[in-house]
Amino acid sequence: MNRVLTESMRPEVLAVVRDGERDAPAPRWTWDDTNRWYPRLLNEGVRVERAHDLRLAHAILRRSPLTARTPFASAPPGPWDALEPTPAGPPPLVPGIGTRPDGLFDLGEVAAPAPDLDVVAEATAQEEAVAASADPGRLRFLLAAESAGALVAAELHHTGLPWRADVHDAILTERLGPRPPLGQRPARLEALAARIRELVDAPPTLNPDSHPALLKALQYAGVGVKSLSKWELLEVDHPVVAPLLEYKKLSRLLTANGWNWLDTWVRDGRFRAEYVVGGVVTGRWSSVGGGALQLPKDVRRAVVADPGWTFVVADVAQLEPRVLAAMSGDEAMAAAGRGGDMYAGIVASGAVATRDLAKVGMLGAMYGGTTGASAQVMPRLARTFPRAIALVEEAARAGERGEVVSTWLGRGSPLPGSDWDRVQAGAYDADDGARARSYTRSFGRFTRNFVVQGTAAEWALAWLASARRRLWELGEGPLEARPHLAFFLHDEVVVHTPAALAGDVARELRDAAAEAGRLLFGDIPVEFPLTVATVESYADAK
DNA sequence: GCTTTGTGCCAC
DNA sequence: AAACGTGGCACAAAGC
Repeated sequence: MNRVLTESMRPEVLAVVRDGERDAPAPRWTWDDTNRWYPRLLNEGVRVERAHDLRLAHAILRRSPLTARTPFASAPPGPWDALEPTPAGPPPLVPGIGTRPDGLFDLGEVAAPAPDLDVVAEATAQEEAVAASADPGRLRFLLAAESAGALVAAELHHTGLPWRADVHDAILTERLGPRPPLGQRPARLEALAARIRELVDAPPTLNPDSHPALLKALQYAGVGVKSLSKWELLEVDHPVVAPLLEYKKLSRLLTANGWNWLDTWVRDGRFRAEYVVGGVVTGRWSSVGGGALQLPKDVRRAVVADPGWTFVVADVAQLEPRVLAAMSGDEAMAAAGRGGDMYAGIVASGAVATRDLAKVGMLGAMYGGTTGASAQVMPRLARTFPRAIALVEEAARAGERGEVVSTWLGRGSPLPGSDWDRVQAGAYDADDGARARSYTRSFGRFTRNFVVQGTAAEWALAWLASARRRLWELGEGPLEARPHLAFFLHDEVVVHTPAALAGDVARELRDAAAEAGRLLFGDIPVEFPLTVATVESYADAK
């Protein structure tokens, strides 16, 4: 059922895969890196059902506690450990120049071959490592989910997120003024800069983007702040605060998602994000270029469905606490989650008085909060939800001992950095001792969060994989003609679909969420309810 | 001159 | 002036 694609098969890969996908069940294509094969297949209209990404699987198997006692894990580093992720597409065109930074993609190929990789041997070694592991079932599931994620990421890049450049430009013009010539501030920003200088009695040469200069000017004017951060400015009463905060807000919009961003990242009505599957240590995705995972709420108005199409936007309500309830088998917390709003359920359980307290308390439990309201309600949460709180506390203690922790499916946390031993060993005097303790606690907060964030990422992979399969079945023809995933954000998806199918899409996304919960945790009473909205623009989803 | 670091803010 | 986890990105300043 596994079919390995080697470099020598590259010339006929289109025909091979197209043909193989007619089998039932379809083969699981095993390749060195999804992005070295799949983008080209997608461009030719070939979609694959299943894959095994050797690079991603290798990274997991090398570090999983489940494989710790296998030769695979103890082998010295080899070429598979040195692999970098391959981008799904070419780098963006440089605006105004129209050429690419280098010639890597000139031949229409996806990436240069990596000749020293023996994919057949690696596939065999990985299968042996899984078979010899402490829990082959979990690892097989994790590797399949990770690889399905790689397929989704390549497809997301292929289809792209619908993006109306004209709407985006209108947003920018409305808030900043018309697009200025290169090197000039937009009118609205320039006016705010002048107003700021006036209010702090600064010369026209003061650049509000220069932190030291601006901070000094503020201090001369008697604005007692030690930094320029928003939270601190909000605490002082001075006429310059309002225009300064407005300047910062608009400046952020201009530099992060202004006309330059639009020129660089939007082509032919689509924003094509470059996702990095497993790019975060916890297993979350990261992205590179375009800030795909930080699209500000106020530019989402430019994300508009094609004519006759619509978006179905779905996100999981309180994913991480639900995952914690499931993995710890905490019945009381599971009960608090029934009915849709887990934080309301926590209030109903009597543990805390308000929804806000429930929220900051749970976030503090998962992040390691030690101050304020979140720390105050911890004892009550621990009494009401003993198993859930015990799980994160144990993960924190393990981290403080410098140990590895694991997600539900077996993704291992990294060991502390090389400075761990140095810091611990150097703890001679009081200062060094305090530094060592601070470092230790910090690593405990990391492992505490790792188990929850990482397992939530596994749930999300399972959800994506199921949704991908279900959406495909809803339509006909090539991927972009069917309902398809258009955007993914940790616990949220945007599906682009013919409007008539929106109801079917919503149902399938809910069913996929239930399926993900069952596949990960079995028949336990933890629900994963979705908030679903059918909208013409992404901005209207929430 | 180029690269690295610090700051601050966006997302979850 | 951070607290309390994971990231990316842009700009200015500092470092080489």
